[in-house]
Amino acid sequence: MTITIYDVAREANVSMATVSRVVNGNPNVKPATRKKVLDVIERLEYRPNAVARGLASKKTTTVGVIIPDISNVFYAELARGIEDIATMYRYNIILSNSDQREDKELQLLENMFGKQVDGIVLMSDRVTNDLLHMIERSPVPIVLAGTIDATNRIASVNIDYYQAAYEAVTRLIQNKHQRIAFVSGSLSSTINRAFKYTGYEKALEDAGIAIDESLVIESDATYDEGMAAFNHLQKLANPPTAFFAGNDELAIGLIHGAQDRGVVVPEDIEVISFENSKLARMVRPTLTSVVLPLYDIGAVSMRLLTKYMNKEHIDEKTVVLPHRIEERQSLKKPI
Amino acid sequence: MTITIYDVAREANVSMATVSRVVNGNPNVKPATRKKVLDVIERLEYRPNAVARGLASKKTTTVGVIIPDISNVFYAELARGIEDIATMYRYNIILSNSDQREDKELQLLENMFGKQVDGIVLMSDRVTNDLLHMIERSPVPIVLAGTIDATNRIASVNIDYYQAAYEAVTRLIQNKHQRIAFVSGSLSSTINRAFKYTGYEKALEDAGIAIDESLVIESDATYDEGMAAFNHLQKLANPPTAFFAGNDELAIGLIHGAQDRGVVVPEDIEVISFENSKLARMVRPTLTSVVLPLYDIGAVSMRLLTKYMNKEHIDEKTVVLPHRIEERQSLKKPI
DNA sequence: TTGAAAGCGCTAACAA
DNA sequence: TTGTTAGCGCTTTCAA
Repeated sequence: MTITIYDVAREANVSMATVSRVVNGNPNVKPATRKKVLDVIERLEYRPNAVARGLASKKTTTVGVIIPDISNVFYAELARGIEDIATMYRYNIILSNSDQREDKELQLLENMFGKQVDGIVLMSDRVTNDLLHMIERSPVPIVLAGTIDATNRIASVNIDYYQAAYEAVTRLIQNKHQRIAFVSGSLSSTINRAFKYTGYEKALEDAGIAIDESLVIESDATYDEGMAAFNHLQKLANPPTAFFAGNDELAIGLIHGAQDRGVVVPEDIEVISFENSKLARMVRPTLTSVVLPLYDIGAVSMRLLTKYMNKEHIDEKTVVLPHRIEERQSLKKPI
Repeated sequence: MTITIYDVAREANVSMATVSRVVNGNPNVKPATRKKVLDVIERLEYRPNAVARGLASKKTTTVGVIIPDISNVFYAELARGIEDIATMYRYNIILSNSDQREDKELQLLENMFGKQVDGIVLMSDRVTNDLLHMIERSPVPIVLAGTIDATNRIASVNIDYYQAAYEAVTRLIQNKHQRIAFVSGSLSSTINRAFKYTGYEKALEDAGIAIDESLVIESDATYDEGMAAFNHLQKLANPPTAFFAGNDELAIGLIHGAQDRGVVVPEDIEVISFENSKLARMVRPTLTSVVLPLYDIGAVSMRLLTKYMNKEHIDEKTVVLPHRIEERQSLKKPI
């Protein structure tokens, strides 16, 4: 039924080895022979079977991608970066959602090992010991994208979240704020807890501002929780005048929460976000935000993975991409 | 190096066939034997090689997903629906972006055939003849998700876009509007041209309102183009008082375009969208919108595909999901 | 430059 | 209930 390399060999009066050579671009084939084989391939509409090839060569030209949730713009942007570079290097991608659950991450890894992927890009809020252990025992290279491994043992691509948070909060302090809230996503996320929160604290400390734990809100990082956080903070005896939001949705929730109560941004309160998705321009006022280069993190992760898969020399297994702050309207110009 | 079914067989003193049986849950194995094998599998950390299995069984338990752009929330939501059901049926997904380019769609299909996927879910704005031809010659079942095949020959999952558009525009007419603009995405998209636009026209016609082509704007369906469309339409001698937007981004662009010019929604103009992504609630005013059940379209497509792959009986190869209008603030209550 | 042949790790008759 | 054996379609030595 299906055309195999044998059929082509027979029709072209050559051995299957020769057909294999022309299919794989091996130069050791006489041009005339090559042409003859190519003609038969076209006539028979022969299509190499990647599964058989994978079994024989032990390479599937497929990489696994484990992502918390592809329907989340944040990760979708990362995934696109990964996919583009994968395509460029002729890899296909097996994409699976983990929903941030460690048990699923573990099971997904196991599943991908079984599928004989050539490498894996993993995104996770928290690299647990079990996960770390499994990654270290992986039969194929694994790169962490936008994901922190506190032990620094696994290859990864990130920005300096700590420094970025520090700068964001400092920018708020520059505008003379003393009461600065941090409305964060889950603090069980390493990036949020160990970097953004720490950067926030350090910036306040360096400015001689006392930390007030009541100004730190942990949330699900959604729009609704942003609104709820604003309402909650507004009821404080001494409410904040500036907000450092963990992501764009939270920031927009904060702004709409304020607007619904007649509080004007940036006149009455100021907001800085941490993401800069395309949502940042789709609110009024537009969001000043730390620029998280998600696409690039994905792309660079995949590029790094190709180096591991090709056993190329790796300069740095932990790459830190640059970040910056995009000034828009939710923050007044520096005074 | 790697543990194979042979190693397990040897260690357990059984034949590889028996190991294969226990791995595949074949009931024809004596419990004692099964246990013995299972123990060895655990001790050796044996992991079945899916590639070898795929070659021998001609089933890879992976399905291909061709999507225009995973970083677009619209498609990401669809993809999530597909992935969830795929996981439920123990399939993995190979995800590729086509960027709506026919040449890439064709090439991606070819690539997936080569990878021996068991089935494919395809999303595309426009099913060209070449694409249709390739789908019909596919060695594996293909289901279209949120994608129209005008010939109705290919299995697909959609809503009734024509009817939905008709209802949306009728809703605008109900609020006494006579000058109704349609700000659409690309009209080379079958859904936009043959259904939404047609529904728009029919609604106007049924209400005795003359079609004014200057009120129909074709765009890239982005936020910026929504704003640009508003500005353009506002300059007309007789500008529209109501807008039917092709998607949420366009609707938000329209609203912000209006607000930037001091035009108030819904007092001065009214807007209805067609998507109802989570963005719909993240604007002020919130968007009244036709609800496009993207997740469900993805999920149902994948479910339908499993039926084809299992050669189950198919009731309807063309499924049409229900839709409705979610009333929010960008439209006044019916008069 | 080409061919022969031995796997790759597994499934699936078929036989026992 | 278990084992034997022939592939699945290809890559990759090794020889010629």
